Amino acid sequence: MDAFFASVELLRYPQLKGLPIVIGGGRRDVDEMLSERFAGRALSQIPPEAFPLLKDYVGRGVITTATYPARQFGVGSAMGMMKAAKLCPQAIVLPVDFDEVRRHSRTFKAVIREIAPVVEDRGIDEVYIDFTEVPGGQREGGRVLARLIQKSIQDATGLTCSIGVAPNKLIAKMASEFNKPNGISIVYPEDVQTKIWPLPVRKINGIGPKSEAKLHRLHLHTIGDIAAQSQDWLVDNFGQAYGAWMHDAAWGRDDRPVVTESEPVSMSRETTFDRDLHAVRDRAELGAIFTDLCTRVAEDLRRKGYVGRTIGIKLRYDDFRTATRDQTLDDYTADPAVIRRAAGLCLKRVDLGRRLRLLGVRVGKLARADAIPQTAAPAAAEAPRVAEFTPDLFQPGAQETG
DNA sequence: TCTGGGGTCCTAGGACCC
DNA sequence: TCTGGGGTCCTAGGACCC
Repeated sequence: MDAFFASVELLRYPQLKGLPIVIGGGRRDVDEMLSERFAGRALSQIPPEAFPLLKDYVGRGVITTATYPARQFGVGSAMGMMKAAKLCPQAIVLPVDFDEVRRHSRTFKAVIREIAPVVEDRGIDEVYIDFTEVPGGQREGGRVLARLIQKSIQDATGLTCSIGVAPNKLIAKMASEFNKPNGISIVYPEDVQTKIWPLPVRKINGIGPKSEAKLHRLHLHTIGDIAAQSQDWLVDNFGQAYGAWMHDAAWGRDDRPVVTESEPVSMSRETTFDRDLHAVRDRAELGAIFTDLCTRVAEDLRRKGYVGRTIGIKLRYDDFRTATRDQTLDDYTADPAVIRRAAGLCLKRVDLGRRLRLLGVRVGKLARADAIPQTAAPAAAEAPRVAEFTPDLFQPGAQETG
């Protein structure tokens, strides 16, 4: 989907079309603020000047999505808001409306599945589609089917998407970016040398900032540069698995199937604080946040029907270093009190002397709740008893080691 | 005024077992 | 002057993706 989160906002505020907008960070309710100020007026009638601007933003958020006009200023996904504000102070900032985004996500995926049932979920705004068995899926190299999908999504949601059609997922993903927004691009196997090799290495899905930097140190800048190396040389420099994969990727080889079903591996909740907190000085505040994270991850598990056996914590220090600790229990659980207790023990194994900027709680080794025989069956209707938790951690001595 | 939140997968060492 | 060879599970960290 093209600039998905921002495009969803433009459905509600069409008067902002063509303006630089960034989505992210926000904690305040813009709709509420605006409808108070403009009581009785439709949201689409509120003048653009009334919207909050990036230059007035305060906080630690990053940009989730920027509209194409905002991208002209060098603003993009994952950039800190404060940095973006320097590049484009006049951009409008809107918080993410997750409910609305999820609703449109479900809609566009359902539209696709009606047309081509073999679909792999790749997050909220992206899918892989297998055209192989779809009647007419090969016409004009897939362009006819791609156009049908595009139009059907547009009719159902008012949103545009970009589609890449290729012999495999790796190339299709790259192709999908050739004609953004609202584009279709077909890449045939014989196009790899002309269309793929000139691209920077970072365009390969699986080569991130670290590998890019290492490739640059080795004087490799384009995908063609990688393809020109022997597999042995790549294995020597990047390891057996990654080096061999990189060689295949550079030659456009990828035999991964489109996977239509998958089970979650873990569920987690984490939060970055408005200001860095200290385990001792801010212990009550941290304790409350910690309990809340445990409660929310437990709610997520129950709502989705899962239990887990590995309980873990994550924290990020003021210097941005990250530490994780986890512990595997004998029994599966989705009980907030059990999670809180195990996570509390994990917390005692980590250095709490430094200021923290983030705290997270994770439950892994998941299984479907209905597939696990419940030994000490907790009543199905039992509500999380939050009151029973005491913020007993984050106190002096909690950071003892050894 | 740096740098979100939710995930997956991989690696590597140690424990433990046969 | 020797000290196996696999396999699985657990844990911590890191790369990467949307």
